[in-house]
Amino acid sequence: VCDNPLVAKSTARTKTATGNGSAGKGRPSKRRDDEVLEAAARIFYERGYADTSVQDIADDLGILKGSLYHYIDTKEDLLFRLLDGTHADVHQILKEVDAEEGLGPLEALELYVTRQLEYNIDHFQNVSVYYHDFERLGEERQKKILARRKEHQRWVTERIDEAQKAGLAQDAIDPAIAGRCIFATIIWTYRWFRPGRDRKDLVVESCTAFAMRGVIGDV
Amino acid sequence: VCDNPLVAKSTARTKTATGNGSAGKGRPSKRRDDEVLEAAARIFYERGYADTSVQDIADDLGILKGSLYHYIDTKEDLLFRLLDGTHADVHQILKEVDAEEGLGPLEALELYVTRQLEYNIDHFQNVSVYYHDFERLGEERQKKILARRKEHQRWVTERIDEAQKAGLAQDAIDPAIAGRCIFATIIWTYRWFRPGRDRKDLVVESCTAFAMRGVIGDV
Amino acid sequence: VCDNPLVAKSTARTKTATGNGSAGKGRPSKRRDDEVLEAAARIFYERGYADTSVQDIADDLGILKGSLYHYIDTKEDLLFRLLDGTHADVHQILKEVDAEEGLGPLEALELYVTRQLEYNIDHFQNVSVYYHDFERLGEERQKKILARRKEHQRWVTERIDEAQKAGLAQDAIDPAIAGRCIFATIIWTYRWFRPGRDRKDLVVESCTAFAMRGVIGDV
Amino acid sequence: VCDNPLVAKSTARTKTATGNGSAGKGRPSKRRDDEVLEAAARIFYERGYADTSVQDIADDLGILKGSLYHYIDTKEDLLFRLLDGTHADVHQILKEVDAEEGLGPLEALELYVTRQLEYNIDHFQNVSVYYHDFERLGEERQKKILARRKEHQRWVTERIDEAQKAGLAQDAIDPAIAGRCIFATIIWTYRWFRPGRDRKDLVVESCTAFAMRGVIGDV
DNA sequence: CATGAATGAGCATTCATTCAT
DNA sequence: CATGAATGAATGCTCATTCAT
Repeated sequence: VCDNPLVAKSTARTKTATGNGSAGKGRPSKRRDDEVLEAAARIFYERGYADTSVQDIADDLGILKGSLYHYIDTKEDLLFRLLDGTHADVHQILKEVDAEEGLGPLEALELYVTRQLEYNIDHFQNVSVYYHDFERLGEERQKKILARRKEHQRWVTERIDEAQKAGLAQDAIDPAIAGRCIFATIIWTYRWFRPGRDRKDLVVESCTAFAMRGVIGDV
Repeated sequence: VCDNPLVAKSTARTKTATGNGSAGKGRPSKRRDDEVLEAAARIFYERGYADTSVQDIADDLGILKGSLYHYIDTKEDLLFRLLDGTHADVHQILKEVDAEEGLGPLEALELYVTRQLEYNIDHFQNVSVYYHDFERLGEERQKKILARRKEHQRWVTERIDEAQKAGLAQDAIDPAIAGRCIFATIIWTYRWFRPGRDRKDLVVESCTAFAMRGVIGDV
Repeated sequence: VCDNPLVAKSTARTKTATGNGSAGKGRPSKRRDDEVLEAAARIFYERGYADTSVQDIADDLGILKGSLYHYIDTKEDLLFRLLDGTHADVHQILKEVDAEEGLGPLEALELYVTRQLEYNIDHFQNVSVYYHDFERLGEERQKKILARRKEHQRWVTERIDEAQKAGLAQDAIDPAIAGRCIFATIIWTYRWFRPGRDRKDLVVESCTAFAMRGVIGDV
Repeated sequence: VCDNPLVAKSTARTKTATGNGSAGKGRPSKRRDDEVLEAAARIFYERGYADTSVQDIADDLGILKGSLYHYIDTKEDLLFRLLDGTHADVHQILKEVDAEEGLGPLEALELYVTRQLEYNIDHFQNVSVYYHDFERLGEERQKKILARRKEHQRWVTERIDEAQKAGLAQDAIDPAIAGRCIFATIIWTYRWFRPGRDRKDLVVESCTAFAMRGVIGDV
């Protein structure tokens, strides 16, 4: 259904999401900084945020607990950078699909679903942390991310609504509920997809088809 | 589509599913014991298992932390009883649907989906804890539950397979993947359903339809 | 000059200065609670607040660091209870002197100075902590105490002013500055008085005389 | 009473009072070295020695923590240089007053008090650190300073004693105690004098008068 | 049954100090 | 001279769990 690699590049982020405000701490090289983030992602995925100690991460990096604080401000900070990065990626996909011209509502939706599935599967560890430990963030930071989450919900709902009004999709289902089901199909992959056992292209295609059928119905 | 109240009764569990291991502790009255479990469910849902202290639960019950240990052995024990109870309920649904006679594969599947959706929506707090904090259980206990989880996967996959072979469902999709998508649709409700905002019957019906369409396709 | 033991009793305080709000912590017996406060006072005096670890206090009490948290909420909390208690005592003296009837401004002032000197000498450890570590309190708590500190300044200044206007004291000195010098004379004792080496009654009498002469001058 | 600017010059010190112990460290330019000391004085005054981190001082200087160690050996070292410098100044005053010829005991005392008051007011930040954080020095260094402190006590006590024996001061008060009260009057200014609110010359004159009256009495 | 004092291990975080580059 | 990464020990605090009364 879809092969153009819009998403592939979007992995380049993590930017300066930190804010980097603190004086006299001379942010370390991006290289090492990313290694830290990577290690955290892996370990948070394996043990969960709450059950991961700063020690665990330091151990994994082969440095002392105290040394880790050269790269992070707090443990929560690390989580935020992770989730914020993941969210930025996911948001990027929405932007790119939305910018694509000449697509009908169903085509746009299908492209969106495909891309998100690909991303989720490629980064299921990050996605897992995203959905498991989002609540461990402080309120402020949760809101910051939640705001952007709603954009996705709105965008998908609108595409379904358009399609229904254009007679392209059966209209017995509430577009908002259909949207929720689509997200379910996309997101849930992080709980069951296992590289090696499951083939990515097959899963992406099958899940996209499942979701689209659920929306379109027998028009 | 479905009105028979098979599920309603199944809330009565929590029994002695635990095995009630501890020697000579003179289990307290079932009444109070259930109150403890209920409080734990609510607070685990709100704060997450790892971020909930035994103190929090004791506070909620209006007793002292030390006193709580009359009702529980360990904190993990509490979690297990909770998850085990939830799982027993869910399993009960599978049993009941499977026992229903005279149903074709798609009819059985639809009944199953509907029942599970109803249960999930009625007990979304328990379900939430189930999916968030399952990993906090010790390995032994995880396996105990996981085994039964696979039964569900198998049963659903088999129904889809049957339907495909009988020409009742389009067969372009791998039954196992379709099964995953169905579970996604069912389970994910715990992340978005909010009583008050969403109407249960509408959601159950819509999600069931979404899932079934995804399986059946345009045969 | 002054012998009535108004002050002696005022050591009974520490009341419920804590607020004692937290649920389910069942404040421990006043007995032990006071022992904790006493130990803290002694050690804060010896090492200073910042250089005293919670461990130090626990060691002194013969319990574990963690156990100490049965009696305190935070380390700062302990400091506050100490300072607040000391302040309450000192304030009590002002109240009592102020309530004394039939005293001229100089008599009242002299009584006040004497009482404060007695208190400072009897509790020079607490007073020392009060003046050394006051700034370690959070802003809120500092203000709470500072407000009452000004009352003393005002009261003393007013007595001097009255005396000057009545021709009982030379009026070349600004009452506010004279007040500061009186406080200096009173408070500084905590830095040099050592029981054993110095005799309390002699010191109280001498310092009172010194301060009063400084105010009255050669009228 | 006193106008000769004996003290004014004495601010130039900090010399190599330290002994400059460290081997082969090639002391940096006096300029920069003094800036470091100044910054430390200010920050120690604001936050207290214990609550000031080496980082804080480095930040203030606009260099990195590690770089600061080009100018200091240890944090305590910095404190010592500060206190030692202040103490050298104060000692200088004693020397100068003592060298003044043709002064009676009371005149000498009055000159001393005036000078000390002027110094304390001009350098109340240093004085504040001196009295707050002296105890943070190691034992050796404390003794080194304490020895010279006693010289002041002795000198003042002797002047009072002389005056009493010469009938210039009432002799009901123990000269040692009177001396303590004089120090109280001088030193305490660092706790209340605020430039802007208080006028230096007025304060110096008033406090000197207060102290002298306390000693002389109504002879 | 309930209390509340105590345990002991663990955790996030800070910080003075060192040193290779 | 300056950097910045790393050290290692300490600190305040939390918490599941136990147990004598």
